[in-house]
Amino acid sequence: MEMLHKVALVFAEDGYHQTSVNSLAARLNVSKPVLYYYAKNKDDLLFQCGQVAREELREAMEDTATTKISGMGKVRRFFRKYAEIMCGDFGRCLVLVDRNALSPETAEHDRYHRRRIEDAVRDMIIEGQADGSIGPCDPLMATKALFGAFNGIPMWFKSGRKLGATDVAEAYLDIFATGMGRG
Amino acid sequence: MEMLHKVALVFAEDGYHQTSVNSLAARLNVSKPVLYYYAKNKDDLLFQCGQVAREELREAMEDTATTKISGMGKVRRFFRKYAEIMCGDFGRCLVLVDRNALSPETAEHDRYHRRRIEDAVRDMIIEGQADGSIGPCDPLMATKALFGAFNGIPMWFKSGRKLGATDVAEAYLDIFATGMGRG
DNA sequence: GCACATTACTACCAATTGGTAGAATCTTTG
DNA sequence: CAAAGATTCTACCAATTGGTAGTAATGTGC
Repeated sequence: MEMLHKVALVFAEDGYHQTSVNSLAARLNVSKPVLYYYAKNKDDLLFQCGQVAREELREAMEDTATTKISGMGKVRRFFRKYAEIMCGDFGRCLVLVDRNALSPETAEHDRYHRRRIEDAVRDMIIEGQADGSIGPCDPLMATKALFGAFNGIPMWFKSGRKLGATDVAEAYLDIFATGMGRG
Repeated sequence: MEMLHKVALVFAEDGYHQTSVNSLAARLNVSKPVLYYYAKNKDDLLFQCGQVAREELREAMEDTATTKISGMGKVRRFFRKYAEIMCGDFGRCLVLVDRNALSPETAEHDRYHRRRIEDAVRDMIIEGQADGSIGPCDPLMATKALFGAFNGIPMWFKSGRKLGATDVAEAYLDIFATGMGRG
């Protein structure tokens, strides 16, 4: 396992603030300056972990956008991947880690990508309403609700159980698609 | 505004870790030992803020449980209150603040109450399935999805806009109730 | 006005934190 | 092999952190 992956694992497990650079170095069996050789500061370490996840997300987003399926199909396809990514070590860094922990610049970068991906999903919903696969609902609210629900998964989900991240995603999507009202 | 309320405000705004006891005292215009007069340590300060929110939640839960309405009605009623509480200063401390920040004992206390309230909601859903107000769906998954979505609200919601917390809750609940699939 | 508890302050501390200087390796390339 | 770059080490530091000792002010009941 590469170093950054281990870093992500520790951050996701113990939390960014609970992990001192000293203890982090110790758990990776390297000395502290090694970390500062690859990252300019502690912030940057977290940022780089997030960056991997952001890249994965961008890929999932583009893959979804270029697939010729209904709006609803896109939403389903995207969030299935989203759940998998966010339950990974790098993805967890993006969710579980305190958002005000970032420096102003990296926080801006973070907001930008979050915005971009949220907009993409909102567009999928609007597209779905146009092609008839999605009924009338506020696209913004639906987007926020979806991300909220899916971002919550890493909080309780532990991999290695009978239920995989994809199973959870599927269950969530069924609820979002057909609702839980009397069917 | 009482002191604890101000503490909650600062924690919710800046984050627990970003707020040093020094700066906290400064923002409240008191000296540091004053804080340690009312709380045994920094942890306890956060815990007390959360405790206020937990009390509000308990109240909302009991009010909902004793009201004679359908299971779906209970879910709606509860989460409307939930959104309001979680968007308040004390509620934000419960959501926005890093969960691994707590000491082992307080973390246990936190988990216990979270569990209790989640179980209550799951029971509401099961009740709804029995009385016909809720259709077939995995009650656990529905519960997790609901809490995830609603816990996400304080992340982006800022009070004082045209949209109130209750409006958001209503929009979310509509989506959860009837789904966003082609209607 | 006096005893008493409550509430608040100034001044200080030990420990940890993120971060660095500078030397030592190990790897690659001529 | 020798020079150069990449990689890692030991040892150290300034600053901040959470937390405390001891004391002064403030209110309250008699």
